[in-house]
Amino acid sequence: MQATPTALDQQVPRPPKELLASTGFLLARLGYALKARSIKEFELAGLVPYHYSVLALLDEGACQSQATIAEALRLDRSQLVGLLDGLEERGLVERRRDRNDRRRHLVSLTPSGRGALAKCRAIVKRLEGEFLAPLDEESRQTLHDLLLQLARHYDPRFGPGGESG
Amino acid sequence: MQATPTALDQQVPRPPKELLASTGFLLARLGYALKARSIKEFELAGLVPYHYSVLALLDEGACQSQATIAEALRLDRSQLVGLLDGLEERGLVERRRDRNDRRRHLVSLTPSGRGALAKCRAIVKRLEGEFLAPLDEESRQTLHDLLLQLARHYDPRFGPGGESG
DNA sequence: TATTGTTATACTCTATAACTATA
DNA sequence: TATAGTTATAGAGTATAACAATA
Repeated sequence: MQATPTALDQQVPRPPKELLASTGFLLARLGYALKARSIKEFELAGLVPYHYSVLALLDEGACQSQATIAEALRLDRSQLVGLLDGLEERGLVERRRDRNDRRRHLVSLTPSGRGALAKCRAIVKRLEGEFLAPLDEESRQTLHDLLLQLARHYDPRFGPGGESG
Repeated sequence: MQATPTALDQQVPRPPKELLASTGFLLARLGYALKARSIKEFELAGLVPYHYSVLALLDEGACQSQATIAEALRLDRSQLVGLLDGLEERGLVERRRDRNDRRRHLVSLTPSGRGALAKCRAIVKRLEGEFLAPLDEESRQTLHDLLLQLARHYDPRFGPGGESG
């Protein structure tokens, strides 16, 4: 016999069972928990999760304008400014005027930026490994596929376009 | 032939593919999107999602103290005060002094509160149906099971204790 | 001294609008 | 006039601490 369930039941106040039946509640709750962990982990590297998003985006296609970056990440232009300031102060990205349109900044990764991106990937990999530890490999893959289906439905830009060609 | 993938690829800035490979990113993003929708839906009823949580909890075991409610929902005591104020103003819950310990408030559902709870359930059901529409019934069940496994791992109070007895 | 409910405070995130310089 | 980047401001959400009443 293990510790009786009723012991837990009476010692600590439990959340409504009703909420556990809601996929949406679980999704929102787990998503929030994971986001909180991510913020804490990235903080140790002097960054925030959005910094990683910016670095990853620049790595896939360099020299983008700030407006393009913001749109890709669904951020407001004004929010991106502070993120880029932080990255630029650490020498991870460069901002240069676009000679063809002097209103624009062309943002690009520096060598240090690529190094930082590698660190970010390591952080994310470890974090995700820890978070998904309760699931076996097959379950993780299934979960990923299901979430990807949903994500693609709500943001077509997540779709497979480009992979086929 | 459908619209070419390259058209979307070049017209709109796309998020980093790298992030799509991250289950955690998808989870956090979908969770946030769903939470935002929930807030908007509940707002039409003059409530917030936490109000539903409180009502559901009271329905499962009435006359709890505020500290107990807060702990069950993982809220800070001070945060619960405002939530209960809102519910009390609308006549959905009652606060009474505990005669055995006059520091405590015993909170209970009113008949109107039960009616409001029914409305909340309808809201959640519709919202979840819409959100999970891209998935068939079997996929929804699978997703729910996987999320529940994770949730139980991170909060043992979500475990099956009590269902066996 | 510790606990319950309450109030006050601060800090993050986010959304919006206004400002500049360029076009 | 419209756009790109920037700055300033306000709002919601949350976390922390201080407070009065009671134990």
